[in-house]
Amino acid sequence: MDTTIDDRHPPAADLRLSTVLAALADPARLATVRALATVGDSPCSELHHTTGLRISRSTFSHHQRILREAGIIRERIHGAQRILSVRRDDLDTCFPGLLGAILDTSDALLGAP
Amino acid sequence: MDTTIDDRHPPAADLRLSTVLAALADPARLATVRALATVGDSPCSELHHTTGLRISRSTFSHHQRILREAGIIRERIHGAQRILSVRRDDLDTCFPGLLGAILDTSDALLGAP
DNA sequence: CGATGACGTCGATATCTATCGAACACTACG
DNA sequence: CGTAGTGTTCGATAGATATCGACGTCATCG
Repeated sequence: MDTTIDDRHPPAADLRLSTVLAALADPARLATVRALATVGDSPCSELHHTTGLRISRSTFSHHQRILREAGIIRERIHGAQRILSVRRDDLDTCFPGLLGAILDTSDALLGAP
Repeated sequence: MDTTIDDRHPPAADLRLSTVLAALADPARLATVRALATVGDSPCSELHHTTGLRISRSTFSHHQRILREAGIIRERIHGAQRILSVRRDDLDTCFPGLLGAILDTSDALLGAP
């Protein structure tokens, strides 16, 4: 019963490096993507908790939108909740090695917590 | 007779991923770094011309500062001018594969011109 | 149906950032 | 010494962005 809303997800061909980097530049979003990448799939609220970020739900939703519009994460509707995942394949196709380099970086070198 | 001003350059140990990504997220700075990487070394004014960016010298100087403070470029004083170069070694040490992924991306996928 | 839980959107706000021109500092050269 | 070239810094400004709480929407569960 899962649904994907493609309207809100840019096709792989439309991904732009500047946009992706801008999305990943924010510490909260960087932490979110890294957490999501290690977990695999996760509903919003669970991910919000996993990251341990002390930001409101609306702010988290805002970051989530930035990441989605940049083409970094995908949203899948499952009942009342949305399952998030990293668009590894598309990212690796457009920017080979980029995601890997970002995920391989040690926590100590991330930035402001 | 070249001089390096270390005060203004963060040591490799202080580089942070968020900061580096934020610095590279701006299309003008991204183009600057890519141009500099292909050229090797270049004085400011020459690089400013190479990139073809239609921004003022003061704005270019601003971007240059952001890149330097992020640890991405190095400045070396040579007479009246400053020679810029990419800190490949330090970047590769801290964030293996990151710079390569960014330089390997095709021009069409960069972002706003 | 009514309540609850999960999210998104809106409007407001405070901060950051990109941009510019003018003014300044320094080197080189005559 | 004066002029030209190179680059930075300052002050101002317009636009972006991160943040929040309140409200609306949709699904689920009783």
